[in-house]
Amino acid sequence: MIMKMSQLYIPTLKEKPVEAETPSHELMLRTGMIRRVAAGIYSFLPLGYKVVRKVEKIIREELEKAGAQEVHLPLLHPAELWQESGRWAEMGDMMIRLCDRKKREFCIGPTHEEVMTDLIRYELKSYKNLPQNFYQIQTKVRDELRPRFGLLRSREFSMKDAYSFHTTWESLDQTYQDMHDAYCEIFRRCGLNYRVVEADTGPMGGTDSHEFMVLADTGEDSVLFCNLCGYAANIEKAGSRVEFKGEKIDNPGKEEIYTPGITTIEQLEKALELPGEYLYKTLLYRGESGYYLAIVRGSDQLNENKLMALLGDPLLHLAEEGYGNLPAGFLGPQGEHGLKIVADELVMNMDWGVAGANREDYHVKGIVPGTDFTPAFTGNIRNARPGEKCLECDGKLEEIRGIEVGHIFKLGKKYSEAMGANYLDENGHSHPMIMGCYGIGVTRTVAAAIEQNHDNYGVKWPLPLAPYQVVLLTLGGDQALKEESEKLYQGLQEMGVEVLWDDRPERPGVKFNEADLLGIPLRITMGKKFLESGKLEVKDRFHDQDHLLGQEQVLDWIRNYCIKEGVS
RNA sequence: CGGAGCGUGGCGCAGUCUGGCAGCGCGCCUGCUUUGGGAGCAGGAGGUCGAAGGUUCAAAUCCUUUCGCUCCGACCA
Repeated sequence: MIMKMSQLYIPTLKEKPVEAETPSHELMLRTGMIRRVAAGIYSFLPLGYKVVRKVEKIIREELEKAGAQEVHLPLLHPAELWQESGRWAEMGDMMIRLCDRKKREFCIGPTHEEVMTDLIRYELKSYKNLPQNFYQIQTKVRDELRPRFGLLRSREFSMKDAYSFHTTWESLDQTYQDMHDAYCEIFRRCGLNYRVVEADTGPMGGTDSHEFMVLADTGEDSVLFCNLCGYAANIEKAGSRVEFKGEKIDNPGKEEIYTPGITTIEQLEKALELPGEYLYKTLLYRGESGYYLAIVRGSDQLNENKLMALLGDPLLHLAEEGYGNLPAGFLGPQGEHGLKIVADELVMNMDWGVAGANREDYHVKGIVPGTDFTPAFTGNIRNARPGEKCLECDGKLEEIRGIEVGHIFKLGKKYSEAMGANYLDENGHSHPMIMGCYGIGVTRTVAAAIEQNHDNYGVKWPLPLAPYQVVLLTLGGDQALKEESEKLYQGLQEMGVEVLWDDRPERPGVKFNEADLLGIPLRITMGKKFLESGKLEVKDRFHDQDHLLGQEQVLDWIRNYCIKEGVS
């Protein structure tokens, strides 16, 4: 294998590309790992692809250990499969659709539940063949609303997805736990600082779900975790206990107030000098099952995922078109509007509050929950916030940022029922299979690793993911140096170490800076000082430590280092 | 989808208001010098100025259309 820099194509950039917003995006472009082809679509160059393969290798090893079998499903899916599961409509614009020459409709797979379920429903018919767990590493295409941050949110990306099929919930629980453990081992072996959190199942459907978050300040996800008991959940899912701390305000009685042009909670708080806890935030939603008025306290944020889960309606969205004569910006739960009301549980604890009067430019004071309106549904439909109390213990919730690199779900029978994936039990009776699904964003993991491990000079690869373990810098054109470098280069290769030899006739400054930028964990320098002293400088870029070693020690030292860092 | 902005050599940008030889820095090629933290000098290659149409003696620049890209928002009514 070529590992001489003079022959490799590693086009580094001195300047920061304008498009780069986050460290991983900037550094992947600058180190010549990736290049942008279109919005949210990237090519991998040799250096970048080496890292991708490292992640894939770790994933394959751990999943095979956990008993999963590798398959490869198609990129292009016929529309019928998605119509069968109902997701042809649910997916909306997220899915890229196209027609073949016969005008038959297809989509490019954003995920593979349908195709996987389709595959096994014809093949797996007996309880004797279950459970089974299949995985693949595949390119997914999702037409993101706004691709950004390079590989952290791209439209085309590599994902490992796995699907398991069971006869019992206990069997699913077992595989779910095995996958959970395999994921922990995968991210540990990648050298990443991660956390497992409870998660919302979102549009995938199902019951239990956990996300694997790589911790990084630039992460797009917020995690709430308890400082006492270790409870951790995505903010989309997290529950909390809330104690009312504000001043009690007496109910002023029912009274209409003139509030011209005041359509936001923020404006209303100012105009009335009332805290958000005394305001009703009333939102009009439309879904498959009709229109709803969703109510949360003015101080809270509605969580659409929780709302959809509560109503069992996955297609809910804000009804911007309005409803009847109800004036947007002045909605309230009270009165005869004929809409079903969904109230957050904290709303029901309010003594009274101000709501829109359901007529332009007016609000009403003194609206009492349970008296002036009766919700058809109540539940937790608000976002929990840091500082609130843990549901499990007396601890307080704190917020950290994370990047979602893995997600596991207990799907249940959603797809098997919709698509008729049934098996026959001991008595010859037919039942839908119980399913689980398990994803890891491969390319996102690469980006997340950089997001978590970098400094002002460049990337700092954890050894297991590093494209090369060692970079050897030969400074100057001295013949003896070249020969010694060649010997060391050969020696390292024979030992199985991936060594990048910077044998280019570049100036030392260029080599040092590029070595720092590329972030290879160990840097060996062979220059003037070596000729004078016979000692080699080994810099540990990851831990930022320098070592001066005798020529004969180097190979052993590196072997031990690799073992210590989990690479053999 | 709403708002804002940007498309000029591989990358970063100036030039556009006020029409008149297409420029600068980095990178790239050649030569000489230099060689322990992104070198110096000299010479050179590389552009249908996003695309189409129009105005004009003359368009990167003005007008029209269109495509692409980036940022903010798109659930707090």
